[in-house]
Formats: sequence, structure tokens, C-alpha cells
Amino acid sequence: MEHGSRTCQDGDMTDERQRPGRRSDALTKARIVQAAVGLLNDGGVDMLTFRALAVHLSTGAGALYHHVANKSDLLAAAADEVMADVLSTVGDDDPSNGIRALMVGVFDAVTSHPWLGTQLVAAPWQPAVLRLFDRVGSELTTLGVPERAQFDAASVLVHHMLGVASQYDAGLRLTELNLGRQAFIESTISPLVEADSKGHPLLSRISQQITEHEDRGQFHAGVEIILAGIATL
Amino acid sequence: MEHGSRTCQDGDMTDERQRPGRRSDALTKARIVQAAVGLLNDGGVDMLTFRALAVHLSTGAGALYHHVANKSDLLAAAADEVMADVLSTVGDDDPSNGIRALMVGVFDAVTSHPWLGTQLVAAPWQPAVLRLFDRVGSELTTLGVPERAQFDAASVLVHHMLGVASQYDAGLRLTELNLGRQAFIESTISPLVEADSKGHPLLSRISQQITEHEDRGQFHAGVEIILAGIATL
DNA sequence: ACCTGAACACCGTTCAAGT
DNA sequence: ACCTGAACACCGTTCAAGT
Repeated sequence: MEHGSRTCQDGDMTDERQRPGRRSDALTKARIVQAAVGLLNDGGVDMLTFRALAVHLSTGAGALYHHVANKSDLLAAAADEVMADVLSTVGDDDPSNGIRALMVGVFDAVTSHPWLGTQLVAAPWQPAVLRLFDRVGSELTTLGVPERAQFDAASVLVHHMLGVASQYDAGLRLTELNLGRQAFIESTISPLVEADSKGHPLLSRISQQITEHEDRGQFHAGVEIILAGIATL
Repeated sequence: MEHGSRTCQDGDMTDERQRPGRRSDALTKARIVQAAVGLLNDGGVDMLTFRALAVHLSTGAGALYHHVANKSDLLAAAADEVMADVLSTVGDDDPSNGIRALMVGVFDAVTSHPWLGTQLVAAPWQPAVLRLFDRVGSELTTLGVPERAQFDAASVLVHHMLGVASQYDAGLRLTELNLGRQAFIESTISPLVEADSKGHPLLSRISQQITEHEDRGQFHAGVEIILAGIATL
């Protein structure tokens, strides 16, 4: 654990930086959040515990409450840190495709942090989501969407991205913890289909979607539908 | 602890209570789920506890595990019960507006069950969500959307609805627990605006949106954008 | 002021023991 | 087979006591 040599961010402001977990300078909210992000990336929400965090930072659990209000505050701060980082390194494409590049970039980022999607949809007014909204909005400005409709358009785009990302995360957890996608289909979808006498053509397509695992394709198709709708404004 | 207000465990056939879910039959998954929905509607997720549920059903906490696998299973079953009920009483409009009626109906239902939106987005492959997907899909069929694109279109619609609904729920919780929307704006949005030197026109609009509390209007506008996009397919 | 870490008030879940 | 409820293994959070 301690020799993690994890990726982490460089460019720290601290002059003397030991390994994460070695206590050389004062506790600070930034360091706590950084350690929290590390735990979340390693093992998801279940691994983020005030006790584990305290061990990682070589301090007591109660000390953390001098810098974060509670766990909800800590999670929001962790999400905001990752989101700010992601948004700063995405969307340097040509202006015509700026909105698509932004969407794909953030989608990939959310998808590679399996805890992030759940956190974002669980608390939609947290800073990380507002940051994302704002960025999508400014991208819509360069795309020529009228101001009046920017919030609505950004909302649809953001919700689509978060929705597909959380689907992806849930799919991962499904395959990790449970038996497999085929077993999931048989245990969850089949009963629904057989309960009614309807055809349920879409449920079959959902089964296909799950087995083929093409969340990225689904994501792209949705973005195009939304952009086509936005173009009519 | 539990000095007994519990009357006749077995051998009674005349014991009647007017409270829903209070019968002295054998424990069954349906009755457990029904009681769980009651607790959820009363006080949200925090109120749903195996101990509280056991008290409500006049049984022991461990007995519940004979009928539900765990809390996740119980939550999924509760969500599915509500969703099935909602879907059976919605969307009897004329075919041209069927999709709008369905969307609005489900949105209202999710919005009036403050725990439901969070549960749905947290586990996107649970039966309740699949049911919803399927229903939206069949509505899209009558609207003339080609089969090839139905899953993508339904996905965008469902994610939009769940996204706005969870925004609404979070807004409610914000006003209940915290100081008020204006205080929220000053504490959360203003720091974001002041951090950068950008204009952040959308964040101002978000502030407005929050204070005016027009989630329904936002929801409608988003649906129209998506339907316009779907029409191009 | 900051930190410590034991203590408090809960959880979900299990399991020997009953019926 | 079903139920009981104490026990287990945790949580987030608090707070007297230290530095």
C-alpha cells in the first residue's frame, strides 16, 4: 500500500514531498482530498473510510474533521478535484468539433474513475457538476446556440453523459462481482419479458447492448441525436 | 426493549389493523417490499433500515433475509414496485403525444418519490429502469422511430428524465436541510465564478434556474430538444 | 489551534438457537 | 422451513484530553 508509486499528480506546491501516507507537513484539505481521490481510484467508494484515510495520512480519524465538514463534503471535493483536472486537459480540438471533443473527453474520464459517475449523479448541484455545466455551456456558445437555450441544451448533454457513464460503471461492477452478463440477462431481463405477454423488442436490444458492451457507441449516438435537436433551436 | 405490543403471533385470524402492510400473515417478499416503500416515502433512504423495517413488520431483523437477499435487492424491488405502478397508470393520451405524456407522467412520479430518482440512477440495470426503458421504447415505436435507433433514443430520453428528476430531489433536500437557495448560490456558485477570470454566463443562468425552481420547464424544454433530434433519424 | 484516539450511536449481515 | 434477536464487524462522527 505505502509503496504505491501510484500515478498521482505531479506539480505539487509542497516543497518537500514524501510518499503519500508519510506525515511530514501539516494536514491540509488539499492533501486530504488528494489522498481520498487515491483511495477512491483504487477501490471505489467502499474503500474511502475516515479510518483508512487517517491511516493513509498517518493521523487520527478525528483530525480530518478540522479540514472537511463531513464525508459528503469530502466526496464533493474529491469529485471537483478530478473534474477540474479533466476539464483542463480536454477540448483542444478545432471549434467545429469542440463540443464532441469535450463530451468524449469527459465521458472517458468519468468512465475511468468508476466512483465519479455515481457521485456526480447523486448530488447534481455539487461544484464538480456546476463546473461541467458551465464548460459545456461555453462550448455551446462557440457553437452558436442562443443564450436562451443554453442551459436546457447543456442539461440534456450532461445528463446523457452521466447516464451512460453510470451505466458503464454499473456494467463493470456487474461483471466484477457477479456471474457475468449472460447470467445477469437470464436472471433480470428474462423474468421481465416473461411477466407480460408483450413483445418487448427493446429489452432484447438491451440484452444485446449489454453483451456487446458498446457503451461508447451508445454514447456517441446519443450525442448526435442531441446535437441534431440543438441544431433546430 | 421490545416489551410486547405484539399481539398473538400465531393462531389469530381476526386481528385487523388499518395500517397498510400490517397483517399477521406469514412474512412474504411482497409485504416486506410494501413496507419498505412506505418507509421510503415517509422519510427517504435514511429511514429504511432493517431494524425499523422489522419493527414495522413485527418481526426480527434477521427474518427479512429469508425473503430478500440484501439491502440492494430490497431497494431494487421497492423501486420496481413503484415504477410498475406508475407505468400502469400513465400514457393514455392520443398517440401523437404519447411519448410526451409518458415522460411527464413518469417525471412527476419520480419527483414525488424523493428517494426513487437516486435509486434509479445509482443502479441503471435494475428491473425498474429496464421496465422504463422498454416502455419508452414501445412508445417510440408508435412514434415511428426506426428500430435501429430506438435504444439510443430511449436512452437519451430516460437519462434526461432521471437527471432532471434527481436535480429536483437534490434541490428539495437543499432547501430542507440547508439555509436556502440564495445561501447555496453564495456558498457554492460564487466561489466557482470568482476562481477564474472567465465570464461564466451559464453559471448565472444556473443560479436563476435554482431560485426560480422551474425544473418542470427545464424538463419540458429538454424533451423537445431530444424529440427534435429524434425526428431527424 | 491542531491533533489524538477512544467512545458513541448507529449500520448491514450472520448465525446459533428456538418453533 | 421459518423465525428470533443477540452478536459481529464495521461505519461516520464526537469530544475530552493532550501538544
